[in-house]
Parts: sequence; structure tokens; C-alpha cells
Amino acid sequence: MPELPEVETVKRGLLKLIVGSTIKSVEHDWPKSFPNPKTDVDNFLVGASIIDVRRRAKVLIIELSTGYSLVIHLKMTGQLVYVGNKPGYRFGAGHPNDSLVKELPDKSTRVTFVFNDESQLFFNDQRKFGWVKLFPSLVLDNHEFLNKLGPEPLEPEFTFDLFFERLKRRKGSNIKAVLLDQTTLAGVGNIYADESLWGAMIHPSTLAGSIPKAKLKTLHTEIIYVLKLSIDKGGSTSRNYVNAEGKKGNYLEFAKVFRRENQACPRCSTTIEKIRVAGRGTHYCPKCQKV
DNA sequence: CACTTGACCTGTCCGC
DNA sequence: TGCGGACAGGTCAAGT
Repeated sequence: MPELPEVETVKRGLLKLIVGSTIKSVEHDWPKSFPNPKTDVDNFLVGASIIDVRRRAKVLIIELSTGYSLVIHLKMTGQLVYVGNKPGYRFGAGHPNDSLVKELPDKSTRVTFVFNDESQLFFNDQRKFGWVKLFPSLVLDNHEFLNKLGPEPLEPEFTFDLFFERLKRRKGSNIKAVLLDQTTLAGVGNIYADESLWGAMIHPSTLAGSIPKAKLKTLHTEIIYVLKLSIDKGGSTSRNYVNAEGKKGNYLEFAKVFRRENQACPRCSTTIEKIRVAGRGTHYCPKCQKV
């Protein structure tokens, strides 16, 4: 999925496109994608207006007028795409190369929301790992699911001292696994783990507990840098990702190592390698990222 | 607890 | 051209 920058980009799109809209009906086909009791759907979703759209880690929270919220995880291949009549908005207009989705619904559409003005929001998910769940808004802030997540890297709370503290309980794992662990730090996934480790010149297999403090300080800076840069570029489209208007993100044009195996390292020209770390494909420069 | 591995799914690509 | 296996922006529940 979509990591922090992609989810943030979707959130910003939805803020412009669906806040104020009222949900007229909902359809869904795959139970695990939409595991909600029918009574909740009838009482708290149908007829509800969209009040706000927020993000925590890689999770989207759509706050409803009924006191409930739609909580959405896109996992690996989830998309939330709006098709409708907002002024200035035309789905798929004119730029076929910018879009992965030509017509909706398609065969990966799992949930369809229809608004009062007949515009629609599609939750597509090829691999069916993602989900859309209704929760009472009041319990969300104390829900263990959100509570156990680590700090938001783009909030002021994410100081180097906090990062250093959080890393202490994961001294025995390699740093790549630690960056992917959402309870240590929220929002980094496979792309930005590789990119920030390249920036800090740390080998992805390095034991977290063995990294000098100065390098961790650089890593802290790089995490923030790559996440912000990616939001600037509208996120990364590696395969499936599109924003709320169905358009791809451009970060990978600026990526230093991710999906660039066999290309030259932009820093030292050594050939970038792809290996497996923490069970994930991992890209790094063997010369400037030593263990 | 800390850590690793397989499972959840569909689709695509690569080698035989 | 067909088929098998590996792999893909992510978590979880199990296992050690």
C-alpha cells in the first residue's frame, strides 16, 4: 500500500472532494473488505454527511455526522477514487498516462459509496487485504488499534530524542525491520525505509542497536525529508497506487534506490543491488551503505 | 517481551 | 503458448 505520503495525498484529495457530501447508498461485494453489521450501516452510514477526513499512520478516518467514522486501511493495493461533479473536476480527463483507472466500477471495486448528488466514491482493492470499518468516533482515539501506533514522523512530537528512545526496545532487529514496525514509528513502509536508509548511508541489515548515534540522527532527518518530498510529488506509484482523482504519484522519478537495482547509485555510481531483508525486497548501494 | 515467519489475496512477470 | 514459482506501497497471528 500506500505508505504515509500516499495516504496523506488521498486524504487531501478527499478533503476537497467529499466533505459536506451526504451518503445515499453503499454497495459491497467482498465481506472482509467491509466487515460491518447491517444495522450499523443502516443507522450510522446511510444518510450520514462527511464532516472531516483525517489520517493516522497509514489509516484514513472519515468522520461522519452520525457520531461514527469510516476507518479505512488500503494495505497493498487499495484505492479510494472519487468520480463526480465537483466544479473543475473531471475523472480521467485528458491525461491517460496519469491514470491507472479508466472506468469505475471495475473488477477490483469492493465498496461503492453513492452520494446524494450521484457522485461516487469507489474503494478498489485488487488483493483484498484492505478494509473499510465503521467505528463510533468517540472510541477511536482510545482504540488500541490506533493507540499502539508509534509517533507521526511529520508532527513536531517526532524529535530525535523520541526516535532514539523508541529504537531502544528494538536493538536486536535489523534497522529495516524496525523502520517497518508501525509501533516504533508510524507511516514508513518499504519504499521510504529503503530511501531513508540510503540517505543516512546505513545498510538495511544493520542491527539497530549497533548504529552510532550520529548516523541515527541523520536517519531521523532523512525519514522526515523523504516523506515530505514524496507528499510534494503526490506519492509513489509503484504499481497500483492512485490518488482520490485516480491519478498516479511522481515520487519514484526522484527515488534514489527503490526499484533501481542495476542502476548507478546517484552518490557514488556503484551498481545498486536488490536483496531480501525482513522478508521484503530491499534496495541499497553496497558501497555507501556498509553494515 | 522481542523477534521471525507464514498467511491473507490477485495479478503479472520470468524462466523452462 | 503454457505452466510453475516468485514477487508486489502491509499487517497479523502464530511460532521460537
